[in-house]
Amino acid sequence: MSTTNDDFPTDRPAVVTCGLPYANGDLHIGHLRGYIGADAFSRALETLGQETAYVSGSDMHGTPIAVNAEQEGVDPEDFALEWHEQYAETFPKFNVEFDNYGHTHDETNTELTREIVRTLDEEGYIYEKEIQVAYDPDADQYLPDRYVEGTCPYCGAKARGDECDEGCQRHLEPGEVEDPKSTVTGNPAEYRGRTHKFFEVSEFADFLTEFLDGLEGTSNARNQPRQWIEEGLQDWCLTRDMEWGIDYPNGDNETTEDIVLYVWVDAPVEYISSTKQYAERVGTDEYDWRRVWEDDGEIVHIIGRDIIQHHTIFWPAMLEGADYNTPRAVAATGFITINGKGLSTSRNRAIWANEYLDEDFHPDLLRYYLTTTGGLQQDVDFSWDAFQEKVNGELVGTVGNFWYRSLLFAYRNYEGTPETDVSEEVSERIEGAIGDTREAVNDYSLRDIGQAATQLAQFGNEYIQRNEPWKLTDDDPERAAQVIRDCVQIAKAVGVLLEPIAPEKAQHLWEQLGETGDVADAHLEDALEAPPRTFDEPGELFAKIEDDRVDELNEKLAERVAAAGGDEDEGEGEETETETDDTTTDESTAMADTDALEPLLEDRIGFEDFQELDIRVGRIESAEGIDGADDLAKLEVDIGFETRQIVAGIKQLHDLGELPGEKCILLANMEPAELFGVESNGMILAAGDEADLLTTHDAAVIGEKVQ
RNA sequence: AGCGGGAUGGGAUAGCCAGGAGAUUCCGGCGGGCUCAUAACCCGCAGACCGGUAGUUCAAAUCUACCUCCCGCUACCA
Repeated sequence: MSTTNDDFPTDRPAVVTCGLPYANGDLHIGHLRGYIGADAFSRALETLGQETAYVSGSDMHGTPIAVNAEQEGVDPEDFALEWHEQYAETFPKFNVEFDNYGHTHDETNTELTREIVRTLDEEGYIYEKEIQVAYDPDADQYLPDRYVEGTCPYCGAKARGDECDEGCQRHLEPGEVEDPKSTVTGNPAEYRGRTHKFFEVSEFADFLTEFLDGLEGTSNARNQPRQWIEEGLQDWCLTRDMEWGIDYPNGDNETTEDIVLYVWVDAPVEYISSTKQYAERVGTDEYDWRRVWEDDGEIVHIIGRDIIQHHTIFWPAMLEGADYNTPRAVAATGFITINGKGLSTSRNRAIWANEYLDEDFHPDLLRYYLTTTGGLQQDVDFSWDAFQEKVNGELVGTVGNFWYRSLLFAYRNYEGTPETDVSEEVSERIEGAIGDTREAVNDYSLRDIGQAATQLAQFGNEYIQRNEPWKLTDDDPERAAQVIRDCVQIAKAVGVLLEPIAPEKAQHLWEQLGETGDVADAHLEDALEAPPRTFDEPGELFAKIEDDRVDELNEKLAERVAAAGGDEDEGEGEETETETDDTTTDESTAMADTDALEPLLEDRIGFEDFQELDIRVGRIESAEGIDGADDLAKLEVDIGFETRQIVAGIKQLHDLGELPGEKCILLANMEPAELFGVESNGMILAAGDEADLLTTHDAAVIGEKVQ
């Protein structure tokens, strides 16, 4: 370990994986970024001449699937399989071609997972411990992971049973979450003692530190786990009280019936299982999966940044403990935003995989966009406008145009590739691009892989323009042939170099050049090999995206988000800055010492600004506390036109039973918000920390405007 | 308030890990050229004291410390 790795290509077999798709819902552009990225990277490795397998599989276990299946009243296996099949059908449509795509519930993975756990057990890395497990007395069942919600013991945020997903992002061990509540019945859960299996991750701290020192990929995948190690590693509970999953192996062939392995135990093992399935299909002479996983192969994981911990702590520790090879690289991608805002499936602010396909855009366009916009670990914004700009500018204008003009010129004047050698200037330039590509792969930079190709095409445009062969065909036919010969070579080179990113388009070019076979099988050197002497009339490979098309797409998206109750207003929220200048004070009624009061704002607002506030008189119809919140109460408030549900932070400050019937003053055009899962549609006005409710003293009518 | 990511010409981005030439590329603006090509392509011009302050150094966009601001997820909503 920790010695410097040889550059790709090496003489060892490599495996590239993407994070396992969780068989629980539709795929969107955020998922696609990972699968396409890993696909492109594995293709690029092959172009370098590296022997590579690209494998993955659906992640079938875990509580979310169990919970969702239960809600739909179907078997978890059927539920997950249905998604699994849908995924398997979707990937090829994006030219994501796995050498093997399995799933975690299949025989191979079940066996291999048990075997690895058995080994860890034999090696003494697993021990038993009784822990407190949340239990729902009403439903008479234990509540692993997401069957339970509560409070994070570290940061106090609301957390799921397995992870502080909204707060500090920490992985939570069973029994850690405080104030547990059952997600099955909503009732408070109680903790009961149960015996579970633990993996001694803490024993691997030194190993992991060294492992991280030698780990390639993105920096976030190295730095984040270092902090966790410094803070002290906790042992990892491997088992759960539930039925859906892989039974814990006991002894030789026995399994323990009432506990299963935690989903994150068997999920990464699928990387190995899937590789194994691939090797068994093509023959282990063809691809030596044991060498990869048990000896010295190159393992590259491309994942989302939300699962760094699993891939840089638990997984390498498992591999090391069971005497397997550990990853060479973990590359963690950033997230995708849509029009500058966070992708949100619940708000339907997302570009869905099927939606993209229904719009009939070529998959390679999206591949190009997702891999070359921003660095791998950067968050990348998607908008149809940017998509159009990128496609029209770079793919149509630069690459497509160069391909077409070169081949067309060559076809018309020479019926193919002119018979002469490539000039030195051009072959050197192509070699430069080859070098850039090699470097980009070794930097795990997909963007640079794409850029090497695009920039070569740009050079091609420049070259043909500078030499003006259309002027030379009559005056200096030899020179003209030379220039076109060069251009055809550049075109071919661009195809070879762009194949990882845009495989299908590159293949079309390949065929236009009269090449046989697949461009996917071409290696870097082939960029310098002459294309066939003759080829047919070429066609345009990329089409422009028109403006009205983009308008249409933007509208569709906006409508959809609005329909899902989104917030496309935001307008001009003129946040008045709370100047802490002590603009002196108030002469108000009460006895408060002014130091304790919030200073008056200096900025004045106009009457128009005030008019934007729709303040109304309302009457509280009902009030009840919100479970789990100290202060929040859910109110139903009659405002004349309608009754609004409003969340207010007054639970402890008022006797909720006395509120119904009370008049109150509220801001009616407050942007809706969600608190503790409860929608709040307006804001009750109250004074100070004691939430002294504002009201009217005379006969104001419900719904009347305050001005 | 917590966690994460940022701040580079009008917009978007690279360079930062391994400090040193005129700070990259794309879009947009302005001017010119070409006509083989999808009103494409090529050339030129304008435009950035690389968020701020202090430090390390012969040398800082790049390293260190502090600060400010932005974005995402989250948010006990007055």
